[in-house]
Amino acid sequence: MELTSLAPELLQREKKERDFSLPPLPFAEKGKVITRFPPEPNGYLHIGHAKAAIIDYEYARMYDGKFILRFDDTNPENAHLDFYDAQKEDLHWLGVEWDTEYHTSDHLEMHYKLAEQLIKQRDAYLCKCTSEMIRAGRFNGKACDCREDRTGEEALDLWNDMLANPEVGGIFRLHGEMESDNTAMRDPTLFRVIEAKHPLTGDKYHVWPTYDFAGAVEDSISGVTHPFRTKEYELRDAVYFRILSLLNLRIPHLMEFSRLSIEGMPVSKRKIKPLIEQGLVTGFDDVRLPTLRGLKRRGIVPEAIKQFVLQQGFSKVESVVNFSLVESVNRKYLDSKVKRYYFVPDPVQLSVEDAPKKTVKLSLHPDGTMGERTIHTSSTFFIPKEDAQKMKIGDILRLKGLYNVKIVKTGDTLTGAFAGDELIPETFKIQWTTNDYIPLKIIVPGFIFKDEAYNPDSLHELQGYVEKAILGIPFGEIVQFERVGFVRLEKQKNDLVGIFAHK
RNA sequence: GCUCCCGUAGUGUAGCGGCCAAUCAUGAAGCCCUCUCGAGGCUUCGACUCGGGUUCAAAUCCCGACGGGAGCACCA
Repeated sequence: MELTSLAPELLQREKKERDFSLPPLPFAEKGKVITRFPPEPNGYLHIGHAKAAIIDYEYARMYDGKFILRFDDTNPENAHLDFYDAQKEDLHWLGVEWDTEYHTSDHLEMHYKLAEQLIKQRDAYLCKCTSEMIRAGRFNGKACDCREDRTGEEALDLWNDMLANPEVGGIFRLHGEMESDNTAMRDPTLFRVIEAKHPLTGDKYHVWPTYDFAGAVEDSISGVTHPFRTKEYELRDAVYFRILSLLNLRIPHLMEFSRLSIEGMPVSKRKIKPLIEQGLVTGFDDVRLPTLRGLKRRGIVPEAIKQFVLQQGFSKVESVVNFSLVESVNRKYLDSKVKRYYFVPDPVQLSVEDAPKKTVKLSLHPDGTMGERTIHTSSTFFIPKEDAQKMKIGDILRLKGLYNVKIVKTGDTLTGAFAGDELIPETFKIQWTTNDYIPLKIIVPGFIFKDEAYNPDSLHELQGYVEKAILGIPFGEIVQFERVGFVRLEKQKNDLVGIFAHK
């Protein structure tokens, strides 16, 4: 073809590399974007939180802006002291760093002032109805008498009583639109009495703002320009905007994205808690759980989570992602960074007649950049049962990195004969250990949920021998056992245990 | 039930009127490479939910149906 000589570059098919940057943000100016991640300190962070935190953080970086960590601790019954720090640890591990940090509970006095303003404007009232009555009223779109009777001056007195004395009770409602199609607008609750002791403010306050109020006010006042939340809040947007406009506060550019869910891995506490209570999982850091702690133990690295999240992008499409997507990203990340060792699952003894005593240095990584470990061999080896069973008398196998062995006897144990050092092309190469091995258990996590129910078959074990050199590496490190997979090494009650990440 | 959101290969994603006989990843199958069944390279498989309309032109805009999800808390 003429083209081949005339313009060879046209024949080169260009491979478009997709960049995993987030789409541009509407109304965003360099240096002026402020985002926020607002967890409630009521549990450990999971992959869903990671999505939100990473998007918030990445957008702030993309626009040289600012990223705020705000603890939305406005319900003292849920907030627990331990989780403030636990969540910060999780974020640090993820590699998400914030510029400012505060608690919504720091700002209650301000919230009270704004509440007072709403009352004075007659945009809110105090409701004394029972929750059943309120629910029915909202369902039918009918206002209760409180809406007219406990408003203005009347409401201000009640409000002050409520602040002074929890016994007074009542709830503070927005004067919204009881007839609205959007049920969120039917006079939502903005403040209510909760007497539980708050982890930070103790019993100083007993009137607490709801999410609708606190979220909107905090976003606005803290200067957030682009707050993101998940789709299930979409109907509450109207409430958000209404509150801010009544209060004459700046209205941020609010956006929603879909929740991230992974097939076979429940994210909600509602589903995880029973598993813990029934002892079906070890805790929130169980290796089968998509909590950041679980993922970490399983050998999923933060860089992979980040790339995975960015690959998912920012959309409202509900999706149930397959965990293989996470594994794939993780594997590619680990491949160049992790040391190689030999682990022999289900070991079978192989005795080699006339075995030359050798001292070999095996590279810790195929690219040769990570040094090597030294192994002294004798005539006794162990190889995986799965491979041993395939051997027939006369077959030649290659002890990977060592030498060839010709099988002379099969059975419960194998006998072979030394068959030369040179690598014979096409020989079956298998990993091995000498009799100077260490027994190792590898935990293999599976999907904890199957068809929406607990999967009792979700945890497997692999017993085997590992070469002694493994003792040189620190707990917590991830290695690749050749021909087996990537495994994170962990200390459990003085024992070394492996946790299987993926192939 | 009412309201809102969403609908591109098995899964996830790009595209958002002509460059689309639709991108990339994942997955599966095969080949090459490699002293790993990993990584890398190559090939193949596989999708615009359906029906109307607007337009010279629709995956892209409009309407409807169907399917999925969410909300209807004194929880975030």
